[in-house]
Amino acid sequence: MTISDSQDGRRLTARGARTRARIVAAAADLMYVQGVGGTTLDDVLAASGVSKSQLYHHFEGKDALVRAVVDLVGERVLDRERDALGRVSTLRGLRRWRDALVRNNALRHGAYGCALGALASAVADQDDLARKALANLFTEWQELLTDVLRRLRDAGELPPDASVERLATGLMGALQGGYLLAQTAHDVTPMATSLDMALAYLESVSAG
Amino acid sequence: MTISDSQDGRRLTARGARTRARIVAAAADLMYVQGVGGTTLDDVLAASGVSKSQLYHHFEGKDALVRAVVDLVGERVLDRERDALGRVSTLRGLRRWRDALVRNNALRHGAYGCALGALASAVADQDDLARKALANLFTEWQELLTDVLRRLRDAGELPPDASVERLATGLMGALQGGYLLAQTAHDVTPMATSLDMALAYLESVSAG
DNA sequence: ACAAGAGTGGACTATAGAGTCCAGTAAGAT
DNA sequence: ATCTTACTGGACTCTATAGTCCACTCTTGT
Repeated sequence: MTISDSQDGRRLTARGARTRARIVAAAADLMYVQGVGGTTLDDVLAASGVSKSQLYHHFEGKDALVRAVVDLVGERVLDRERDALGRVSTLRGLRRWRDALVRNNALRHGAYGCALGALASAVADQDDLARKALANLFTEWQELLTDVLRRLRDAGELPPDASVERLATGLMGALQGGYLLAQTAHDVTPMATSLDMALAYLESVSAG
Repeated sequence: MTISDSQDGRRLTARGARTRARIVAAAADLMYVQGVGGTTLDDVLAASGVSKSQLYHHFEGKDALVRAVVDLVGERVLDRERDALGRVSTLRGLRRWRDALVRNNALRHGAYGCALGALASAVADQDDLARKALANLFTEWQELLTDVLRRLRDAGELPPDASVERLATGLMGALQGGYLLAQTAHDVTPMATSLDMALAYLESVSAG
């Protein structure tokens, strides 16, 4: 049985797929800590224990690798968020979601920020393909929030005329802005405060 | 407190100061569009019409130049914001501030994001000195917002027990997150929506 | 006026890092 | 069984870019 490569028409063996995955995973981890520009291909090779020809066998160049990293990180984040948000249908559940994100970010004192947000800021204006992929990932993430808010609305925790899409955008904005401020301050507080204000607004809408 | 080398004991003639300023201004403009990593020293030399020895006469290296860029961009943004926020004392004034930022960002369809936020994301985890400078700049910016909110509170547009510092953090978070989402989507809408939600919260606090 | 040091020009070096090549091995198709 | 192609290893090239050097010219203080 052959696994077809999603990129081009080439075949992809199980071994090849494993190598490719190791490369992307190593690149993603390095780029989260060192940044995209601060991570060299040699860094990636050393971390993944793979040779140069293997990297160039699987990717056209650094840009293609970065795009694969965007895909992987997007998948990781969305998996995590689907898990965290998939069954949330109360304001209390949303507050627990906030707590988990804040607690997790506090482990690093805010450093490195949001895996997706950092990538977005690094590549948005340099690689249009990657930018579009990231825009889609943000949209998907936001839709998870929209779904939660819709459930809140259906349960009467939000008024029937609440614009769940706009509220989800506001929530995502507060989250991303909070990540950035925390990353700059090396202190998770502004992220917590920023999210709290967004959640407080939901409460005020719910009460009104 | 500045992180530039303008006060390292060496004298600085008027001519030298002009050259130095030209270098930093060119670097700031290039880095806003191409990113920090995507801008080479040769780019900066070409854009400023200056020779390599001049650059190295005024800066120890690229890191020092980036720190000077942080200072300059910070000054520009804070000057603009002092001007925009200095006399605002009503919610309506704050909404006009929002309109101006959104209108300005719409000119580029969100591209490049916030000059300060983009620098922060690029530099925060690579250069601790620059990170601290950026953290201070964000704090100053936020204080301008705190002052506005304090005036709103004094005028009765916010309740006496409103936590103006926390509200300012939320406002700044919404702004920065909005910038990032707009930059990724190449569409100013999420920035407008994000800010609108923060302002709507202020209104709800004011009404409550 | 003139010494000292700030400022300038641009050729030069060093090297990190992207990207190439080719010889060889594993693995799926028939 | 063997043919084809995916896959691997690592030495190699090439170039972009950071950083050096030195000879020269302004500016300023005394």
